[in-house]
Amino acid sequence: MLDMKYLRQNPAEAAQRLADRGVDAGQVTALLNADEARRAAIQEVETLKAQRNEVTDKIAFAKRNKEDASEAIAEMQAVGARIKELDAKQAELDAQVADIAAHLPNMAHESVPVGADEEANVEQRQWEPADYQGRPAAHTQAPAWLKPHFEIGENLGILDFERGAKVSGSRFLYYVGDGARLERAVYNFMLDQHAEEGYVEMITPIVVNNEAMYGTGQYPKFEDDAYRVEGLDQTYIPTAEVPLTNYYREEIIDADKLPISVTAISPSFRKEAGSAGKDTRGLIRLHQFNKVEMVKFAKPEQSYAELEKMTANAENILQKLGLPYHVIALSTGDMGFSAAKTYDLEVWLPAENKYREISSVSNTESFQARRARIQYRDDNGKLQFVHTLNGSGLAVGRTVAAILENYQNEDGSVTIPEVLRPYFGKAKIEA
RNA sequence: GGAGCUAUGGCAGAGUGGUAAUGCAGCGGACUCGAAAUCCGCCGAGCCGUCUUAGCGGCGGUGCGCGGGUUCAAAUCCCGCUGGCUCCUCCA
Repeated sequence: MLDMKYLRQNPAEAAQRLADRGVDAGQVTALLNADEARRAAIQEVETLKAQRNEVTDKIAFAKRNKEDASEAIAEMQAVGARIKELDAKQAELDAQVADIAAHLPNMAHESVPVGADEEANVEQRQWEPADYQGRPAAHTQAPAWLKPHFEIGENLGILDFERGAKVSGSRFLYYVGDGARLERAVYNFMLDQHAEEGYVEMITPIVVNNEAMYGTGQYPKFEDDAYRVEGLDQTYIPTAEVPLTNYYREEIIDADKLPISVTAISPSFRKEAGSAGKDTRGLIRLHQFNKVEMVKFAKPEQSYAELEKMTANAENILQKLGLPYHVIALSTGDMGFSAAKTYDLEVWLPAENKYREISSVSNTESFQARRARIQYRDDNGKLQFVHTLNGSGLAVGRTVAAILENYQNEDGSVTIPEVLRPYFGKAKIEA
């Protein structure tokens, strides 16, 4: 949710900043017009209400003195009826303003590259492990024996997509044996890392109510991609960002506790509406996948430093796993709905010979906090909206895919990265 | 699934139709070497609108879990819903 006062006072600037996010200027005009009509209606009805309050006081006074007040009462009956009409009209205008506003995305931070799509994204840095441990190096011509992760997984009997499709549908799978163990090793490693970095681990509900989905910005605009529970005011989460961020919904957080960092592993459910035909094989695009999520609540003056820290926390996982990656700053046109600034981490998948997104780290500033009403008291005791941040740390399935591809050997076996061995129990997966 | 109770500020808590008490906490002061205790004072309700501003503030509206209704007037009466607690039933 954007700050209505800012929009009113800086309509041209706001329209430009939203145009950078792909919003048609007509929407801003429509919002401001609706807002003006709403305020006019408020003034009209409030004048009448003030009059009613005044007369009502007189009636109360007259009754106490046993005087006759029937004339004033009759007059107020008519005023009351008129107030009821105007209240209804105002409620309609309120809903109109709220509806338009709820569909407007956040505005980008000034440091975000302006552009229409991913072409305008800007690479920040690349990282590769110094020691390849005999693995195929990133950016080099892949040897002929190199296989995509889903073939490796099927050959080793650790990923079963066919039975996933049989039992659930396309884009579902079973992890079997060492595959299941590897998935579990990866997210346990991630959670332990984040715990060391000061994140408080949580196990959250994975079904949330619609108010929560609205709070983080998934609703009302992106309902089509969500798994709703039939007949109930509930949805299977598309990311643990939703329950983690909504933890403090409608609360005032003690300022001394900020910044607060939390993390959780959870399954994430996405219908992937509009992705038909894309990434149909493997672990890249599923209807259900595990993800370790990081969320922070910060004061406005802290939030961009925390964004850099959170990005470093996600990078740390990839570095410890020895997976090549790069960091890109998303352009205004490529960022998600709620974000003011986003860094994507993309991991190197040698079989595809390209980088694929494995983490997205965003500062939403006060956009989500305004929707979810998460506040703190500043030094003057005034209520302020916190800034909320979220980032994957990391998508677990995609990490498993990256490990299988980057650590595969010519004989079809896969070496387990050193840091995972305490969790996995052995050094290699073999047929 | 059934029954009863319940929801008021950061917290506790009064208020059964006519201006939402009070206490704790918080802030300032006195006392003290300092602190605690005590005493005095202040502040303390979110949201919307508007004026003045640009440090604040004034005025109006609304606001007592949420949504409706009755009434000149609702925290208070009526209806519906949600959350919490207790009991019954069931259950990993």
